[in-house]
Amino acid sequence: MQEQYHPEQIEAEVQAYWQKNKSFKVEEDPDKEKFYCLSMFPYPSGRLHMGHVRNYTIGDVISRYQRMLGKNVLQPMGWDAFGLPAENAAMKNNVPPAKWTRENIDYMRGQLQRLGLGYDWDRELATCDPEYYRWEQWLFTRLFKKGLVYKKTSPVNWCPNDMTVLANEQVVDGKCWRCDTVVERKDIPQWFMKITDYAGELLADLDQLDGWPEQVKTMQRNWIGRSEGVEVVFTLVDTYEPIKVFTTRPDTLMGVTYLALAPEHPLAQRAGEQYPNVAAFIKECLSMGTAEAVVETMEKKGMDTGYKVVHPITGEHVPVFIANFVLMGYGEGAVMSVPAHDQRDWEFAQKYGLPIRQVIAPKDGSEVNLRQAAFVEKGELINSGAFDEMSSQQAFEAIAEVLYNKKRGRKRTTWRLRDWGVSRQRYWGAPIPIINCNKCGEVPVPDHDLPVRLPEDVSFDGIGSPIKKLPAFYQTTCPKCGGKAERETDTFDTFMESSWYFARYACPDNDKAMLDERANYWLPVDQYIGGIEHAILHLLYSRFYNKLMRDIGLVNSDEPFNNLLTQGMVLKDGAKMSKSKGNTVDPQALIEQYGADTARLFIMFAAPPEQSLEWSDSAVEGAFRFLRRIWRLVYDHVQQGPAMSLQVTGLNDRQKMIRRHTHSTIEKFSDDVGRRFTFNTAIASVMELLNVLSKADDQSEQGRAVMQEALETVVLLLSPIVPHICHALWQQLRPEAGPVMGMAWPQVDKQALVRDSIELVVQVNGKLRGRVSVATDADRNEVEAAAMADDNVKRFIEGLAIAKVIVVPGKLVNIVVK
RNA sequence: GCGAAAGUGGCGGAAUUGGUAGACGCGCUGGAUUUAGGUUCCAGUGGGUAACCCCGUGAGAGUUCGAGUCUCUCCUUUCGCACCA
Repeated sequence: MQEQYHPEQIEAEVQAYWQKNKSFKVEEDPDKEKFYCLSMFPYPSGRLHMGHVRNYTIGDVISRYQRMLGKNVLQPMGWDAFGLPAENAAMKNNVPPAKWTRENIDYMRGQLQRLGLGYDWDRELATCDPEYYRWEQWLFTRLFKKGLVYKKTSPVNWCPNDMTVLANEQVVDGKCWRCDTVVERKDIPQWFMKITDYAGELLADLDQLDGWPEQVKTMQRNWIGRSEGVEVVFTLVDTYEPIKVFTTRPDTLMGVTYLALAPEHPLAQRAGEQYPNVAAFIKECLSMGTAEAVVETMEKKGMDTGYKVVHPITGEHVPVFIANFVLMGYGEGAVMSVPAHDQRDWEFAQKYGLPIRQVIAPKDGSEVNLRQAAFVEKGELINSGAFDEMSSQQAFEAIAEVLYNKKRGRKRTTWRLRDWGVSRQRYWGAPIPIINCNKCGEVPVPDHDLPVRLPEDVSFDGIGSPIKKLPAFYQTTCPKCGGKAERETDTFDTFMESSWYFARYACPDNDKAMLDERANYWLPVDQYIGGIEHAILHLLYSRFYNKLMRDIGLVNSDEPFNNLLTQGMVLKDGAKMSKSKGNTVDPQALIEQYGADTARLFIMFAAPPEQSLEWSDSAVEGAFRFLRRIWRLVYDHVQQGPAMSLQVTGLNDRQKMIRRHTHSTIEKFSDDVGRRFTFNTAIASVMELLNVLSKADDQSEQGRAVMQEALETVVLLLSPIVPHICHALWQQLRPEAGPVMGMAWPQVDKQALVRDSIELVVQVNGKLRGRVSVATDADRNEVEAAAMADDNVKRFIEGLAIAKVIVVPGKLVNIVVK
């Protein structure tokens, strides 16, 4: 054994060993309990960043731990390979997106291997491979036939100068990121998936996801946003044309003083045709991106259309405004406004001098000051004619009933969730497998013509998608009538690929079907790990896709991910590491300097996985120092020759103490890694054990046997986290036993944990005043007596009446005095 | 704007079920070894105080024998908001 720890040498040898033996290749084995551990696959941006290192180390630690528990562990890896950055890189470097992407994949694969991550590389997939995306095209044509996809117009960010569609990311302060032109909202026809058909199930099934963080489930619930309300029909004065609105507060209907329309609403458009100032206002409203965060934070503006509508109950005429914050995609694109009881309506009314009419009063009879703010809580109705004195709840029902009887409304459940727009006007994505025929309309590409391959050898000038200018791609014949027809040239949203990759890993080699029986062996994923930023979109779309695949008979499970671990960001100087901020730390440099084990250890020790992690160069140094200490301790031990076998009955107190530490560390470490995922505290417990072992200095036969057991334990426990050094150390400690990754997880010897006495804390009135040692089996009276007998405690209770004594077994005694 | 979280020494963090605040690591201080520097080892390290003790978990209130942990109000920061992935 070498005296010094040389990570670069050890890591190269161990990784070569894993590769040669295909140590992480797995197959279905019905006799073994399976464990599918999945980390979110990366976008191949060029190089790994620290967020990847963190994500994949967590996944690898869990996988290796589960393998040592005897499970049949699948841990795959692949590439989320379509997306916008490849197009940007193509323009910048004049290289086709396909070439750029594949070169990145090759480089990053090497980086992952250098980190010692135990993937079954035989299952690797890249979403830009036609053999992958053909199945998503296939599924789309099935859903087309089932009526779960449809086309409608929907707004995009449009740069009128570049004549191109922009992603939200490419809109900066309402302007195009390249040419600074003010961005417009423009309606174009796009494909949608009917995720709203599954809204109810997506909501209800969250309740069965016990292994998901509560916070993520809450965010999804709010995103889906089921709400019970009433659809109310107002009618235009004179023409009686219906204008529908949806409200969750029908109890405030009698307080409506105006209606607000989205700028795209047909009635708004009509007003625009009549009045130039309205037209100008609509144009102003549309000079803005589509991002909701922008729409909701900008200054609220409105414009009177001149139209009036009839209130469905009072018959009163109320004005109709256009408002820049009302979204056409929501509900009916029109809302009824009750300034007295909705804060946004209140502010709008203040600004435009609209009446504020109170119709709800607090139940406790207190006064409401509507000059300061709206009263938004529920209460009791006033100024509401026949509904006066009803509670908000009673009025909800009563008003809904009156509206229903007058055919002016009905109760309705609405969802905040909108259908999923999957069309992108971009090149680097999976082609949408639809053919447009003048005679037959939209025709799905037949199975035998799949995949619709994306031409990869294209020149990319950045002005629109190359395939939109490539007749060889879009000119085709109609599968139905055989006449001339054109292919859809839009591509899929990249969320389409990332919504089912977890299933394809089970059978990536199947060229006859999307999935096969192997998917049902491995699914659902037992542990999914990825960034918290994916808490809503990616995870919701994947849940949706799983249900689509289930309903088409491809998988059995209702949900794709049984347990979810959402990992926090990696920060430096308090900010997210990013190129634009210039605060990145390159994992490659870290690995080259200290080795993969140090990188892994640091990142697992620095913070619990769900929290954000602050980068620290000196803490990396500390992690490296710790590994060197272990190496040194094992070296010193091994140099003395083989240890004798352990005789647990004849140990002295000091040897017993060390064994107790060893086994309590096994207990804590297993719980921290297996249940809590607090790898930082698990590592800390081994550091504590190592501190004890460093001071041991017992060269007796049994002393060395106790040390042998302790060092074996340290190596076994740490092996999922720092697998290379542990592989090497295990060879030294137990040369005959075979590689450490094949060992069983260490077991706690409960006998080793037993102790004769324990220390209790004594408080007087909740303040720490002393510590006493009592027998482990001491009863309450003995504990109380020992506490009272403590000298310092006596000082604080002397001459005072003891009101009561609280004894928390094994922990503390609190003496309450007056 | 809406939704979800987080706030503890000089720093990263620990305290798992309401029960010893600061485990473990970094940094710092002193010492030993070696010495060119580093490495390694030992001791100390929340603030105040000579000590006994007192104070202390973003701010303020509350519940409790006991609150970092529970409740309320407020402040700050982070994530998401449907075309970044």
